[in-house]
Amino acid sequence: MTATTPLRRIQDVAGEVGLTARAIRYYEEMGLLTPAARSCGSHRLYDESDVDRLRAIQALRDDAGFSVHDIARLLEDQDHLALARTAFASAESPLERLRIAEEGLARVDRQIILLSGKIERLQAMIDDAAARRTRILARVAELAAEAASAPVPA
Amino acid sequence: MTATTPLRRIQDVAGEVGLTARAIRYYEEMGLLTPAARSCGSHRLYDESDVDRLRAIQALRDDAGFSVHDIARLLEDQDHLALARTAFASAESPLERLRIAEEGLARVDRQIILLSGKIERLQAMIDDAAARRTRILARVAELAAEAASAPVPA
DNA sequence: CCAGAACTTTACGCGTACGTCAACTTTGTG
DNA sequence: CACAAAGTTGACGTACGCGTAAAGTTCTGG
Repeated sequence: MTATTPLRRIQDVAGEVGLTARAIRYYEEMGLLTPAARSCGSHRLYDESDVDRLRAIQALRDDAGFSVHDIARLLEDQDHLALARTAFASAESPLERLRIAEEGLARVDRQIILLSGKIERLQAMIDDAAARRTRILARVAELAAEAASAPVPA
Repeated sequence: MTATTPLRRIQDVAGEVGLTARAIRYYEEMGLLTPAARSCGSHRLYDESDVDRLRAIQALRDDAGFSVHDIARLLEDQDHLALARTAFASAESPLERLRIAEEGLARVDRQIILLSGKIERLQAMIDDAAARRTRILARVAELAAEAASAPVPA
């Protein structure tokens, strides 16, 4: 049943994802992920879900500018969601299932709110820049017209 | 003509903006801003434009997650724009004025592109989360209906 | 089976972004 | 004027996010 994904070694996934082996080990050290397995002789082995997780970490770091600590918090929510799915599947009462689902919902909402806030503030910065752009553009048009009527004052 | 804004001292503006005096001095050291004036005895004095600039720095740092170095680059563009306005006003030929305006336009565009890229990637992350949210929401609705048909298995 | 490439842990190093004294000067108030 | 509060310039300390070298282990091809 476990779709036996090919297990890959650290340099391999590091190269593909665009991180260094050191960074990946550091993220593990900080509790951001645990490799799917270890070889007999303790080499880290990663599956596709690990690769996905590393990409997520990278996006949160580079695109959202979150600290490793913040990322740990966000991923903790993710993990809780996954655990919730398991608990959900084996929950006895429908009320318990409802409670688990609602908790998951709250967690996702928290993530969305966090990211939305960032976007809003970034958008405000863009709006400022766009306003400046408009003013400059108007002047450029004005000057272009002026230059057209009196081409070269030679 | 210079709307003699009241000059304030470092702790004052630090408190209002929500930065520490140390951070403000550090930003100055890194070339992000220069206080409007110094008192006879070399105390830093800030005007309202300085406060605005500090808020901008804070936003770029906290919301956009830019490094101080990146912020320096962005503000350098801003400053160049301001200088361009002056140069523009005192430019002789209309061609020169056009050139200055177009350069300013290019700089603003660079800023917008930079910020837009960040937003796009953040939006992608939100979309992911929203998709998860939708799936969970469907389950919650399903369970609520189930709970309604068989309220309490007492 | 054996070289050499890849991996492991351990540990110190480094750039960034400040925090925190220390020693001294400036400023506002009684 | 005197004195405390606030500011100034060093200079060192610190947390984060890895880079990098060292020393030993494991894996892979011939």
